[in-house]
Formats: sequence, structure tokens, C-alpha cells
Amino acid sequence: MAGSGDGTVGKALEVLDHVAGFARPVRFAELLGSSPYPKATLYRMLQTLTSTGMLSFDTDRHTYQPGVRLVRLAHSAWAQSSLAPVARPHLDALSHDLGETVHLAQLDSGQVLYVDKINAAQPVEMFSQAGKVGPAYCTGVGKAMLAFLNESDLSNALTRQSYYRHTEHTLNTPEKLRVELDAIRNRGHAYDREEHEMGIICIAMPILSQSGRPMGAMSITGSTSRISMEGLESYLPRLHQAADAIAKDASAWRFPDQSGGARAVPQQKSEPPCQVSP
Amino acid sequence: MAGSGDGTVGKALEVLDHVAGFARPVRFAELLGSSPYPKATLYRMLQTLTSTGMLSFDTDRHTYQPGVRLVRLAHSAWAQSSLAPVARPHLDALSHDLGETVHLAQLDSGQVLYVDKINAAQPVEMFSQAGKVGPAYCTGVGKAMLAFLNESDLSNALTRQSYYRHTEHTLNTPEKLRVELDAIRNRGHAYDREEHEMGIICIAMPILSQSGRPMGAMSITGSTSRISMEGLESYLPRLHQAADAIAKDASAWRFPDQSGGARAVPQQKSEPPCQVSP
DNA sequence: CGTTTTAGTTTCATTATTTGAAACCAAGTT
DNA sequence: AACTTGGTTTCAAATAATGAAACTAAAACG
Repeated sequence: MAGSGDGTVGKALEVLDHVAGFARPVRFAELLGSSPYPKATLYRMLQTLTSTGMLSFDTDRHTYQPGVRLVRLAHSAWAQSSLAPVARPHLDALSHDLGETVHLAQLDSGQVLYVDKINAAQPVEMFSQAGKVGPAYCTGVGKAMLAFLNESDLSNALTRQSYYRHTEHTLNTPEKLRVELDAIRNRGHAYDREEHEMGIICIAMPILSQSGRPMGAMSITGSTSRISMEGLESYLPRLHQAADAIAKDASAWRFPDQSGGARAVPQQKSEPPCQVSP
Repeated sequence: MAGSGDGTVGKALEVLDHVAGFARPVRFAELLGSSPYPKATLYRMLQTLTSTGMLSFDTDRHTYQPGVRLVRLAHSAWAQSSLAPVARPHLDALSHDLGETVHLAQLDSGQVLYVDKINAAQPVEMFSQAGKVGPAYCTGVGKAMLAFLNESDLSNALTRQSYYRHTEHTLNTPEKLRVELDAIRNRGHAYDREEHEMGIICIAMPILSQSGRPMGAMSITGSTSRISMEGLESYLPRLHQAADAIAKDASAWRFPDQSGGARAVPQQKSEPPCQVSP
């Protein structure tokens, strides 16, 4: 999707992804070794990304890592997304009623991106959970979304899966997966029968737009030691209701204050209307 | 910092900020009206940003907004930052012991960027809190960090403040602020006496690196209806202890598994080692 | 202690990309 | 049907990115 064809900016963002992909601070030489770009080019790209705050450079350790500017931008992305903020109260209610862990995910270039999580047991889990990516072919939310993709998007997505056999239950070929997706489409919801991680099962449901496109998916997750698939299945009506409600809210949703007025000026930095406590 | 001088990538990121700054979906024409770039240029930049997933485009409404790819990148930024993940257990403990709300912030181009929050009362508050930005000149954490900046960074930061008078207690000139910062430097901690929001007070302390540079700041916040400044002040020893502990951990911190081995390859997309539940 | 490696930075002529005025197109309006 | 508003494409000129190679700093070595 990105990269070749998107000019200099695309390349720079590839480098950014590359750095982020290491999931730890990384040195120039390491990046160079696994980069298609020649020394000087990579060097200057890192310079640019650093000076723009997308990367940060540790002068002591000589390492690069994703910069804080991203956190700021991501907040804006999350808050404006039509799904996550709207879904939050529904997820809260669901998790509270059932006492189970609830996930909300979207599809991002063939992968599952978790955009929210309400954990029944532990208290908070911020970014450390939202923003994580996972495989689509072997998770409940992933399969729930894939099942409702149109053929062209689906075949595209299917080629992007690794089909790594995480457990003995993993559907590890596109063929097996397609059969499962057909079943999910008919049934309206998906299961994860320890396909990603032994001991973890879930029941998931897509959140569909009016046009039938999957905007996201939500799941109720449990460990086999605590709950059976039948137990999860008993939550189906409640899950269905929540998914519908979210779909309705998200579709209806127009951004607060679409007010016309003259040329609106963007919220400038550190301007009056601030909402954060000290 | 960014922008002019950073070539095409810098310009593209300026546009990204511009879109994010609106804090709502925006149309092309709106952006054009408040942009220094000519039509065609802006148009192509938006195209590029959209095709790279940094922006998303709503085809129905013809609006742009920050894209989900940012959420993914930000997760990586947060998880790798040497401060936030390390501080988390300390903040949890502090908030739990005291039953008060605790913030963790860093300075980002003269502004306060909240990177974590433990809320005593309400349960979860994810992204909606982390990633938010606020003013430095009228918040406890902001002043705590400013006070320990070196002169050149400080004078730079001081020019970037809006000095908007949020409340009657706001220090609304650089001069008044400098006097306060001197006091904070001597005292070692900062107060927010309803300077940002009436009814909200806090006590804040910087988290200093070995070299004395402020890596971040943390605060204990309360509403005047529940607690007095004297009440907050009684938490000082505990706050001091936590700030020291975080500083120590963050300084000592080296990224887990700096393991040598051959050329390490970045975690490729949807590869085996996945940590997210379904 | 001087030498060799390794890691990171800069140069500069070449090449490719970005730029933006203007033309164009497609909906809606009057 | 003519007009406006909002968005997209063109194309020559201007600008920026490229990368081989030269260079420098700082470790590791002998």
C-alpha cells in the first residue's frame, strides 16, 4: 500500500516502520544491514525523521526509536476515528455486565489492529494494548472482519497472511480459512478455538456499516480454564446487541460541531480551549 | 523544529499536523484555506499521506482525518520510550496508595505531552488521556519540567507558550513565570494553584536524569472540593520517592535483550512471535 | 603508542521528484 | 443553459533526492 509509488514521503515512512518494527532502540548499522537503501540515503532519511520528531535519537547510545510526536498524532487519530470513541461506552458496559475481557479491532492492511481493550481483571492497560497488531487469519476479530470483506479486498488480505501455525488448531492455509469464513458469514459471528494461543478462546462479531462493510469487530475473550465455548456462546445475544448498537452509533455519528461559519482555523498549539487537567 | 529545512518529508508532516490540528474530519477546501501551499501541491500531499495510511479519507463525506497507521506506530513509540513503560508500576503504586489521580508527562516542543495517567476514581481512560497535549506554563508538570531546563532550551520553550489566561491565577507573562520557575528549582517541586482550570490543583515533581535534564514530570492532582493544597503537600515524601525511583529505573534501563547475534531482522509483519490475545 | 577497523558523516555531479499556474472536469445552483 | 464551487490533471521549470566515493571520529588491535 505504502512505499514504492509514494515518492520520498512513502520511502521515509517505510524507514519509520522499519525502525518501529525492531521494537527496540536500534543503531544505524543495524538498520543499514536490513535496508534496501544505500548508506547516505538512509542516513539522511533518519536525519529528517529525527528532526521532525517522528524518530528520536539517543545520543549516548546512538540508537533510533519512534518519537513522541507519534503519540500525539495517534491520540488525534484515535479520538477522531468514528469507531473507537463511539464504541467505548458499549464495550465498558459489556465488559462490566459479563465480567469478561472485551477487544475492539479494525483491519489495517490485512492485519488486525486492536484499537481498544477493556480488561475485566487488571485495571488499566493503555497504549500497551491499543495499537498492538495481530494476525487476522487466526483471531476471532480478524476472521469476523475478513468474512465480510468483498472478494477483491478479501483476496488481497488473504495473500498478506503468514499462515504460521501458532497452535495445532490454527487454520494454516487460505483454503481452510475460506471455508471457515463462509461459515462465519452465514452464522454472523466467529470463534477462535485456541487458534492463536493455546488456552485462549473467544467469540467475535463484526461491526458492519449500513453498506455491509466491516468497520471493525469486537470479541469476548476467555481462557479455557475459566470458561467453555458454550459459556462464551451464552453471551451471544448481548454481544450481538452491543455490535448493533455500536454500528448504529458509528454510522449515525457526525463529528460534533460541523458548524459552518467562516474559514475555520485549526486548533493552534497551546490555544485557549484546553481540556487536560494539570 | 520540523518543517522548513526538512524537505518534502517535513512538509508532508506539517500537513499531517495541520489535519490533526483540526481535531475533526476536514475537507480539502478547508485545509487549502488555512494552508501555505497551493492547491495542486496540497492535493498531492494529501494523496500521498492517504495512500500511506497516515491519513484516512472518508469518500462519502470527502473528509480527511489522521489514519490508524499512527495508532500502530504510537504503540511502538510508547512501548519503547524509556520513561512511560518503566514508570507505570510506580504510578500505579502511588495512585493506589494515595487514592489520587496521577499524571506522567514529557515535554514535546515546548508543550506538555501526557504519556500516562492513572485515574483513581474512573476506571479506564486510554488514549483519550495519553497522547493529549496541554500548556506547559500553567500546569504543574509543565512548570516542573521548565524549571530544570537549561537556559537555551528554556528561553526557546518560553517563546512557545501562549500565556493565555485560563483562570485568574494563571501566570500570564514570561516574567512572572520565570520568578515561579526559580522558586520551583530551589524547592524541587511545583504547584498548580488553579492556574489552568478552576477547582483543580496539583503538586508536581520533575523526573531528572543523572545529568539533571528533565526526562519528564509526574503530578498528583485533586479537586479543591476534595482536597487542599496542604493535603497534597502531605504526599510530598511519597511523590519524591516515586520520582526518584522512576528516575533511577529509567536511567538504568537498557532495552531488554540487547543480544548481539548476527544482523537482527526487524519483527516482520504477522510473524510467529505474537503476543496479543484474540 | 601508533595502526587498523569499524561506524558514522559529508561531498558533489547526476538523476528523479516536486512544484504550481493554469487548464480541466464534475457536481450542484441559479 | 450558464455559472459557480470543489476537486483533479497537465507540463515545463525549479528543486530536492540520490549514491559512489571520499572523509573523519572513535574504537579495537598489535
